[in-house]
Amino acid sequence: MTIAEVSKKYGVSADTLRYYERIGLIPPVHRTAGGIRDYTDDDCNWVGFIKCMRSAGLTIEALIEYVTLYQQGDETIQARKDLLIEQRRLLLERIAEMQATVERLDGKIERYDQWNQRFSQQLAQSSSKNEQP
Amino acid sequence: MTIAEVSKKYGVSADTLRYYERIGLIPPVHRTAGGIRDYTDDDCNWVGFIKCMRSAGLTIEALIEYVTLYQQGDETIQARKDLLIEQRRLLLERIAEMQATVERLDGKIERYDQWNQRFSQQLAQSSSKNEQP
DNA sequence: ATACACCATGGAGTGCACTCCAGGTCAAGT
DNA sequence: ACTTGACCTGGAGTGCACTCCATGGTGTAT
Repeated sequence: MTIAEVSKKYGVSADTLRYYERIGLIPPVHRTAGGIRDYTDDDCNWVGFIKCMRSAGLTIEALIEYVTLYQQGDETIQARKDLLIEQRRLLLERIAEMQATVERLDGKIERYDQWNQRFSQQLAQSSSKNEQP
Repeated sequence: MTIAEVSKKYGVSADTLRYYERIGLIPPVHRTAGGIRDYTDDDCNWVGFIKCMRSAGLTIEALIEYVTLYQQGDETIQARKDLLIEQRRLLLERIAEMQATVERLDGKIERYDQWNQRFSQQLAQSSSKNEQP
């Protein structure tokens, strides 16, 4: 597959694909004799994997380390697994934090609801200032 | 409260607090006669709220709009509520995406486990290449 | 009253993660 | 062989979200 095809398939610009390869966020891509990138299925899977992990918020740093370990061969399998486990833990931590934020928003939204109720009851009577942040 | 105290309390640098105020991410903070910031409880609550929302990933853009609406008074209550509901929805969407990524990581980690099992069974026999991304 | 730590502002600087560009190479169609 | 469009590289440029800095004002303790 050409870089344009991979770009389209994964919704990642060709520039970004080259950039990812340059910084080691994906392993070197297979090339034609002329030096043009010719993504194999494995290369594509790396792109998909990295895209998924990046959009979930894994740091570039951690992913580069994973790729680096991968390229060092079978001796690093335990290290790679440990890395993934740690990143999974961080991800769950962030999910929990975001869940807490959802609940905070729920509380705020509910207070707006209550205000609306009071407002419709008091329509055309006195007006009370709404002071919630 | 002085800016230094607020900075310490919320773990946000004084520069960032001033920056947030400047771009309208928090409403203007109360000042002393001499022009020095003197955060009220309300000002502090804004800082806490914005910090929480930012670290959950809400965009600065959306939060500025929320603050802008807030400053326009009671007429914007419905709009503010709608904004929060929409942001809540986006947050849940991202949580779901991250949850899917956790599951993808689980699958990968499990495959590393299986490889380790095979490896310890085959110890000192043949070596098989590990090809998972 | 003066020293000195803290605070103010406007503007410049930083690091990240791309994104764009110039100048040149490659390859598919005619 | 030639045109044309996609691709190559190295390097410069961009936008965001801060972060730092120079210069000058504030306010409290001695």
